[in-house]
Amino acid sequence: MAKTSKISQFTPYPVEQVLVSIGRNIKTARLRRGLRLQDVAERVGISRYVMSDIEKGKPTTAIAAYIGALWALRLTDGLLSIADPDADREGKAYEASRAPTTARKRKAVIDNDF
Amino acid sequence: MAKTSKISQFTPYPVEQVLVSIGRNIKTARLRRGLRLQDVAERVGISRYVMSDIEKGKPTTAIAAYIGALWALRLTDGLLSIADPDADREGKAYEASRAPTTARKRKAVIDNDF
DNA sequence: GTGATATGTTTTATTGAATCAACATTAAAA
DNA sequence: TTTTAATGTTGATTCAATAAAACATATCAC
Repeated sequence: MAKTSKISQFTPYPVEQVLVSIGRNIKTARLRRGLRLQDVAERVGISRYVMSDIEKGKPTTAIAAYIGALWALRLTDGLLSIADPDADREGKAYEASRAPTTARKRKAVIDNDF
Repeated sequence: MAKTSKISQFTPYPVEQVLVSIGRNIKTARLRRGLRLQDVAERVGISRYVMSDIEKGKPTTAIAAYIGALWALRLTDGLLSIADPDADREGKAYEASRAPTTARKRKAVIDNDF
């Protein structure tokens, strides 16, 4: 990154939890398959150091490295359902009849518990 | 990032697909909630530009920004089950009786369709 | 226990990711 | 249609993420 985004300095705890969980699971999957850090790293197109960062849940690592690691281990099932609009009950509740492509004004209408 | 990792230049198509899907879903969720890019960005601790990148599925953006966006929209359900070892049938199949913490040698035993 | 290999750590150099400002464009609201 | 706020775009700046080498440590295979 650079120009220091806040999130890289203070990762919210729930976010950190998710990252650590993903990293731990990736490591488990790698070891089960008897693969070295370098084996997976080469497949993904990153260095073994970044692969190690991923398994620790480093917040500032590029998302493509994470997804790539999951892809290399054939663990991408379920990724396409992340934030699936069909399953977003809260979002559906807010939704008006139309679906605007910009959020103008409606901000004032809905928001502010946020 | 920098020092140009391969994955940032040639994102495998399945990985790209996942990222675009996640980004699209995040945008849908944001608009449904009537929030501006800046509203979510502030909550996450990033700029509106990075938030826009996320909605486009930019591969090199920090994963914490993505997870943070999901968190800000209360869409983190299911994230903890990513790469869940209990659901990793392929991994279980490879698994020996013990669970080593390093991948020494076993590489030669298992691998090479990889 | 011994030897060999995987992984961790440190350091250095590099470059592109993130920010911000300013302006252009787009699209929703009235 | 008009207004005006949301989003897109561009360019400059900054500094952290990456790669790579070398060495230390951990841990598996035997």
